[in-house]
Amino acid sequence: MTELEKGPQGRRRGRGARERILSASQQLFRDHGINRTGMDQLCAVAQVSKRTAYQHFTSKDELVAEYLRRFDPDVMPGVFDRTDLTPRERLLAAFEMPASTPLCPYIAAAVELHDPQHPASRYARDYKIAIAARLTETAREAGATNPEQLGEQLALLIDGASARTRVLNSESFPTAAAIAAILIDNAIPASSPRQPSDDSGTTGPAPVPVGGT
Amino acid sequence: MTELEKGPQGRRRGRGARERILSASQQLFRDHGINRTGMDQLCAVAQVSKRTAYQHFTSKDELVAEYLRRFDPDVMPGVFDRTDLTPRERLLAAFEMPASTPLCPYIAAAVELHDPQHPASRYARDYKIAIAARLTETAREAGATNPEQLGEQLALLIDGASARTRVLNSESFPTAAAIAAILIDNAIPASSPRQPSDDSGTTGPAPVPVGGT
DNA sequence: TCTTAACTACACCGAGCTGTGTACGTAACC
DNA sequence: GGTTACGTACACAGCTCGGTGTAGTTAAGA
Repeated sequence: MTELEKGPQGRRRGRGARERILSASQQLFRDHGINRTGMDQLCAVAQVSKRTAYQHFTSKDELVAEYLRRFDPDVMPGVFDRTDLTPRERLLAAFEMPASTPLCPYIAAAVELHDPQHPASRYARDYKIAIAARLTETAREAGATNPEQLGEQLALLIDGASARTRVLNSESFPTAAAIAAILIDNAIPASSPRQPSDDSGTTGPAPVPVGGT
Repeated sequence: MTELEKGPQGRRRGRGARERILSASQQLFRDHGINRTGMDQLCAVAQVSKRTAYQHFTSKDELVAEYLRRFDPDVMPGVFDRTDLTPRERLLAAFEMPASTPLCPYIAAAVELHDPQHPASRYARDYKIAIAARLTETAREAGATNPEQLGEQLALLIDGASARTRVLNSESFPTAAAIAAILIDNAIPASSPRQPSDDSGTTGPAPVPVGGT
C-alpha cells in the first residue's frame, strides 16, 4: 500500500481525488482483477472516501471504462513514433516487453466484464483496432506488399503472447518476436531496409493514444 | 434453457445429477462466465437441487476445476489422431475452428479466477502445455528442423486467435492459419510432404485429453 | 471574511453470493 | 419388503458487493 502523497500538512489527502482513484484502479485492477476489486478496497488504497468516488464516477462500470481510457502503459510507450528506428525495427520493437508485463488490460477487461456492450469492452475493441492500424501503417512504410495483412498478423502475435504469458506464467514475447521477424521478412518483397522516418504520407496516426500490450 | 432430458415418467430429474451439473456448467460458464454464474442459477438450469450439487462438489471452485477437466470440446476434436492427414495437414487442421467458438475456456478461466494457484488455473496451464507438446510432436513428424520451436509458435497462434476473436468479436483463426502455413513452410527444410501416418515413434501422446481451443 | 466546491466519516440498504441444516421423497437392489 | 443411496424442497446464515443518505469539515478564491 504505497503511501500516496498527502497534503502539505499531512492531515488530509486533499484535492486530487479523481487522479488518486484512477491511480489506485491501475494498481488494483491489474493486480487483483476488476471483479475481485471492491469499491471499498479501492477507496481505501486511493485514500478517498467512497462518497467522493461516487461523485467522480457514477458507477463502477464508468470507472472501469475510464480506467481503460486512461491507461498509461509502461509498455509500447511510443514505438510507433520513434524516428530513430527503421519501420522494420519499429515493428519488431513492439514485441520488446518489460519482463513483468501482466495480461494486456484490454483483453483482461473484455474477458472479465463478459459483455461486449460494456463501454470498457467497446473501448478495448477500439483500442485493439487502433493498434492494428498503426502496425499496418508502419508495415506500409516498411514496404510490405500487403500491409493490412501484416498489421493484423502482428497484432495477433502480440495478443497471443499476452494471453499465453498469463496462462503459462512464462514469457512468450520472445517467441512472438521470432515469428514477427519471419513474417516481416516474408512480407517485404526485396529485403529493402528503407530509410528511417520514410513517411510516405499514406495514413494519419490512429485516433487512440498508443500504449498497452 | 434447453429442456434437459427428464426421467422416463417425466416427474423427476432423476439420477444423473452430476452429469447435468457439469453439462450446465459448460453452457453457463461459456455464455456468462464463471464469476457471473451463481450456483443457484446453475442448479436451476441443471434441474438439480442445490443440496445435491454440494454433495457432488464440495465447493464452486472444485466444480470449476472439474468443469475444465471434463471439457469436451466441439473444436479440435481429434486432429492429432487423424491418420488420414499428413502431419502438415494435421498442424493446419488445428486452426479450423467452427464459426461460433467462444474464448478458449482455459484462458477464460485463468483470467477470471485470477489466481495461478487455483486448481483450475493449474489445469489450464497443464492443458496448454500438453497442446504445445502435441503440436511439437506433430511438427517433428512433419520433419521440422526445430519441432519444439514450431510447436510453441503454433500454440501461440492459437491462443492469439482465441483472445483476439473474443476482444474484437470477429473471427481471427483464418489469420492465424495463414501465419501457421508460413511458419510450417519455413520450418521444414526441403518442402517434403511426408506420407500420412508417418509415425517415427518419437514421443507418446500427451497425457491430457486433447480438445478445446 | 464569506462563499463555494471539494472532500470526509459513517451508517445503511438491498441484492446477490457461497454454502449449510433439516426433514422429506423416491428409486434401485438385495 | 427393507435398506441404502441418491435426490428434493426450502429456509437461512454469513458475507461481500455496489451504491446512497446525511451531516459535517476543509481549503481556495473573491
